[in-house]
Amino acid sequence: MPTLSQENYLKALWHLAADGKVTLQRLASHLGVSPASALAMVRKLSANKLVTYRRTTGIRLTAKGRLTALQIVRRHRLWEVFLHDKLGYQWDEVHSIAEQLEHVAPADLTERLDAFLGYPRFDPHGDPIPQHDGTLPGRSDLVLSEQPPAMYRIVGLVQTHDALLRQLHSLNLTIGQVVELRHHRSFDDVFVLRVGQNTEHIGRAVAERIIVEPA
Amino acid sequence: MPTLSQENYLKALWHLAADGKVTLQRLASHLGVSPASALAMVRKLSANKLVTYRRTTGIRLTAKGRLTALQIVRRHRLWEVFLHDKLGYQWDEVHSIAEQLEHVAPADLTERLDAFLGYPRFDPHGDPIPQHDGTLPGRSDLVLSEQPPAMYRIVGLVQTHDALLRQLHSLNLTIGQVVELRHHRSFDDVFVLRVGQNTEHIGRAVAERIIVEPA
DNA sequence: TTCATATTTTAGTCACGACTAAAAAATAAT
DNA sequence: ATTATTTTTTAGTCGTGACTAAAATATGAA
Repeated sequence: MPTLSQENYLKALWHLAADGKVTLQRLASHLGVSPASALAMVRKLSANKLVTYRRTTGIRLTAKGRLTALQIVRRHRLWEVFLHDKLGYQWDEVHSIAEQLEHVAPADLTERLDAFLGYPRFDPHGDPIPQHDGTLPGRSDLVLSEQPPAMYRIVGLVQTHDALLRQLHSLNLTIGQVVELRHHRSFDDVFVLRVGQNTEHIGRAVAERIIVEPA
Repeated sequence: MPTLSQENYLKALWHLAADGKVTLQRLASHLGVSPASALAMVRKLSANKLVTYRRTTGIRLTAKGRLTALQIVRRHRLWEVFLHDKLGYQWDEVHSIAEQLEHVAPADLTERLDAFLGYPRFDPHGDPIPQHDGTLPGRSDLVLSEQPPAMYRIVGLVQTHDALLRQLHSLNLTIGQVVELRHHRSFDDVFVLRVGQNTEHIGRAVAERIIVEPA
């Protein structure tokens, strides 16, 4: 388990890796820290197999390091959603508070929070929330209500509130579930789903909140 | 602003003060720390005017220290309510997680959380949640549904969920509001309230969640 | 009171994560 | 190619909050 400081470094490294080689300088100035301090920490992270560092390649996250970083970003963005959606903060106020909360990480807290928030896929800034498995939702993901009849896997539930979430749960419409989509013969805002043995009918408002990929 | 460690000491001191003189030994063993470490920290707290320490009296919180400690306990217990009521943790699981969250304290986060949770007065263990002004709710507080007709001030809303909270808010039934209670002439689980110019009717289930004091 | 025990206090260390200043190495410019 | 500049690295410090071991002070029992 990385320390609090190590987590901040990993998160910074993940962000910086998006545009190019990560030098000590970049890392240090991003964190407002001296290059000497950055080097010391990079060595610790390296000893923990979270990063590799060679002068030529710069600092690179290992698979393990990237996974860890993604979980921190995930927690950060989920807390941002909480602060915005539940506590009514403005989108520009949530970042600094989430920065504190993101380091709280007992066992299943993140997953419970995710469920409580209705499996949001984007934070209040519109940035994608890394999923449990380390994948990032793309803006190109498919909304169930817009798909032709076929087999789909549910990969996300958007802006779901408690009541709807319970409803979906009772219909077995949960993340990971594979469903067969058909359209209703008469009503174009009723969607017919085969879920395992059962056939369920849901409305457009609900179908718009279910994100799928072809299965 | 006390450091994270200082906050833990203050909280421990507040808890320990409940039963008698607080010696270095008690403090140290409560925190799992050596007496020498405890002394060092007590000196820092003393320099910050948060505690006084004389061999004879033991360690005592100053008014400032007590206020600070109460705010930490407040945050702790509010987070416990969140974890229990919103994330579905069992009452015995919340303590250790809240221990992490209690140190996150930007400006109005605590107050927003309090409002979001419906101004709970007791945590999942049944312990009172210190109020913003540092007072502790007593178990002797009055439940509106059990009171005779008279004027009352609303001092708490118990175990309120979102929907109910919105309802109460729309009726102006918020903390601090003064209302005149009357009983319905025919139905004994309907309560009639004069709130300012308006007369409102609420059911027993709602009235049971409104805590009052005579006004 | 005097000795034994418990508590408090000092003194010196350690790990962590930061710092500065200067040395070493790599890169760029003339 | 040699110099100048930037980047990396070393070396030594500092503050925080912990530690141990031993000294000083209280407290309790005979």
